[in-house]
Amino acid sequence: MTDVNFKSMISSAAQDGNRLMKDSTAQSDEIDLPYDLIELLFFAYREFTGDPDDVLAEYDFGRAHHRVLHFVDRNPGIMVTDLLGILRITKQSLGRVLKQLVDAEIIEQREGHHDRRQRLLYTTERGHALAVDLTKLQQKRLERALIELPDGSDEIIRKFLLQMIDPDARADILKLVRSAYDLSD
Amino acid sequence: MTDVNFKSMISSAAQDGNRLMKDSTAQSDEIDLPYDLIELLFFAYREFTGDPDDVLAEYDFGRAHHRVLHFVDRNPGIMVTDLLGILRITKQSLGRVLKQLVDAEIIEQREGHHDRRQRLLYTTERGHALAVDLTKLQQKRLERALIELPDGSDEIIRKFLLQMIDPDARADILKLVRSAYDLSD
DNA sequence: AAATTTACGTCAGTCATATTGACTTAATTC
DNA sequence: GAATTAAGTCAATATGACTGACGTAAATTT
Repeated sequence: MTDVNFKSMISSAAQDGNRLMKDSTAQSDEIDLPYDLIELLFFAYREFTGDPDDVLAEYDFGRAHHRVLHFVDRNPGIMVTDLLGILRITKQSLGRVLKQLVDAEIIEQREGHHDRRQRLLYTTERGHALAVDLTKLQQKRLERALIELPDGSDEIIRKFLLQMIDPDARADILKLVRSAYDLSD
Repeated sequence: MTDVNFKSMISSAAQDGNRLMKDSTAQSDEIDLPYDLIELLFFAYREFTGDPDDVLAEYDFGRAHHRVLHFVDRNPGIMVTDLLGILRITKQSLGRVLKQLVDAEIIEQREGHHDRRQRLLYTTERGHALAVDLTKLQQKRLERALIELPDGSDEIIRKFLLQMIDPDARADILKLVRSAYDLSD
């Protein structure tokens, strides 16, 4: 399952660095780059999204379906336009994925009460159950990662993640996430 | 640049939740799900990878090119096989991207000293400069996120990310990341 | 020395997810 | 009544991934 397979990693990677250097100071500005954090983020995020992928494959769904399912389940009655804004994809990209989810009776479309142009999106009972299942998988991984850390670490991580987001997007994302925790500085 | 555009988010998302509930306890198991962390991870990671994407677009490169460039730059002399293992993609997927990077004189292939079957990978001077540029973009975002947090937060985040990775993959990834910090528990 | 394995590349075909730009329909708002 | 908005659709395209098979050269094993 966790096919790591770095094999001859160490032996192969000649750590001497054969790269040509024009002057001897060329290295000075790279010494403090946060390579470890960058790479850990890459690997951690890949594992994090990998759990749901295995379940989704049984439905012939991919990551795109997960994202749509997640945000519809979390925002019942969301407009197509707003979903596009959150996911930052085009109508066409969403269209195909959404159609498959509707066909599979995972997501349901209802006409807007006040505005009949709208097709408000809801998860069906099945869809909600699937969304919860996938979230629980991610919960397990998060809890396993947090359990070893000192108290309050989850707060630090929330603030870190929030501050990784561009300041002008934070307010919107906070509204969306509507955390039960205090993220205000 | 940061085209957020959640617009009528709140007004559209009727927070009442019209989903049908068979029994009144159906909600009880979902109450503690870490939706906030899950969504913050999604948005933070998207912003994190978004910075380099803008620069790479000027070269007609995508995220796949970035990943290859990054790990080659960090592991000069790496074998194709090992790179495949890290990225978890197929030879064919790597092939196209790698060819473009070699054609653009970003990456260089050299025959192995001891094993002439190998095509060891190195960044060129240009390639290394690009890799450093992209890393500095990510550094800026990371520093901006960390600066507001209490001392030692970076340690917590490193441990968190490491523990998000499956236990049996951690050793290999640690070797690869070869952090200057103490991640051992 | 011969057989096997490994490293790498390539061919052909496919799939998933995304893009752009134009256009239509229906409904709402100005 | 005109303009705008919400949603869907058409056609064409791009990127990044896949499978499975095959070939070649070099190294290793027997």
